[in-house]
Amino acid sequence: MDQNYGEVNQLGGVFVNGRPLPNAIRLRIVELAQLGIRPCDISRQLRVSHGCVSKILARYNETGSILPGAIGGSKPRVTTPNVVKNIRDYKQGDPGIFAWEIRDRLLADGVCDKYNVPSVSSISRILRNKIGNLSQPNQYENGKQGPPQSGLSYNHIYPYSYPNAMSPSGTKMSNPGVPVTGGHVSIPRGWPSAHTVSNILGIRAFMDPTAIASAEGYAPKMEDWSSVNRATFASAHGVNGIDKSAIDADIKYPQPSSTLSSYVPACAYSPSNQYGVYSGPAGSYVSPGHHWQAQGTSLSHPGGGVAMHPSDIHSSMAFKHAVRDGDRKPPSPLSKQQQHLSSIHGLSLSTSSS
DNA sequence: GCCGTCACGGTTGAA
DNA sequence: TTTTCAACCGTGACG
Repeated sequence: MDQNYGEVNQLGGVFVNGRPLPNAIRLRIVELAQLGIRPCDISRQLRVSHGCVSKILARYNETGSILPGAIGGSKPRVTTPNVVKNIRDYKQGDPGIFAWEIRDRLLADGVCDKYNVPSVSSISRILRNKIGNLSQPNQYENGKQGPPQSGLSYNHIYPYSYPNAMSPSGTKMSNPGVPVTGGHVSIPRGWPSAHTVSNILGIRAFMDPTAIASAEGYAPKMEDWSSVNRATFASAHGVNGIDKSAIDADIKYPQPSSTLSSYVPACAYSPSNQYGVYSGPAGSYVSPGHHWQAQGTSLSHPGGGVAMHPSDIHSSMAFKHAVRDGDRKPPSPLSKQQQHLSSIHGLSLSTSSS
C-alpha cells in the first residue's frame, strides 16, 4: 500500500482516514489526560479531534488500554462443527425440542459457554439449513466431523477468545524480526492488562525518537501493530518488556520527524513533508520552545527504564491542570483512572509535580 | 466553550 | 485469487 497519503483535520493535524492514530499519539492523549489536561486542550494540543480524544479516553477508561481495536476480520464462528453436531444430537434425541432449549443444553453440557453459544435464531437456522432432514446424514455427522476445520480448527470454546485473533498463530508478522508471542487481540474483548498504559508508559523506546524516526511511511498494517503492541507488551523482551521492533511497528505509522528527540510525537509534524504521514499538526502548535518531552519526561516505569520528570511537562505545558485546580469539575474519567493506574500499575504519574 | 454521541467515509482481514 | 462483509478507525457535526 502506498503511504504518504492522509488528510488534515480541522485542527491542522494529519490523519489517515480509516486508520488508527499512532500509538504514540494515543499514548500522549492518555498521558496528558492523566496530567489533568482537559480533553479539549488535548485535542488542540495534539490536533486530534475531540471526538477522537474522547473516544480514546473512554476506551482507556473502560479497558485500561490505549490500543485500538482489532480492525478487520470476521467474528469467529459459533456454529462450529461440534456445535452443529450437538444440536443435531439434541434434535435427534428430542425432535420436538425448541431452539431455546437447545441453547440451554449447549450451555449446560458445556458445549458452548455464554460467549459463544449460538443465538436462538442461529440455532433455528442451523436446524433448518444444516440439520433440516434428520433422516439424512448430516455433513457433520457421526463424530467424524468431516469439514475441514473439524475439531481443532476452532476453539472448542472461544468466548471471544478468538482462536486466531488472540492466538499467536493468528498473527502474521510482516516483520520477521519481530517475535510475537501473543496474537493480536481484539481489544474490547478482554484486554489483557499487559496492554495497559502503564505498561506502555514505562516504555521509553515506545516513543523513542529513534524508533519513531525509523518510521517509513505508513507501513504497518493494523494487524501488525496491533499484534505488535498487544503481543509484545505481554512478552518480556526488548525494552521494558517491549520489543523495540514492536515499537517500530507502531511508529511506522509515519511519524517521521527524525528530530523527535524531544518527542513531539504528534506535535512535531513537519507539515511540509508528510502529507499523509502521521507527523502531527501541520503547523506546530507546540512551538519549538515548548518541548514536550513526552517520554523522557513524562512517565516513569517501575522497572526503571524511564526517568520521569514531570516538571518538564509541567513547565512546558501551557495548560491548566485540572487535577490541581479543584475549581473544576472532575475533568475526566481519567482522574479516576489515574489512581487506578498509579496504584495498580505502580505508575508514578504524580500529576501535580509538587 | 466543553463534552458525549453518532453518521459518515474509509481501511482491514477472515471467511 | 477475488469478493463479501463486518469489524474497527478518526473526523466532523450536533445537541
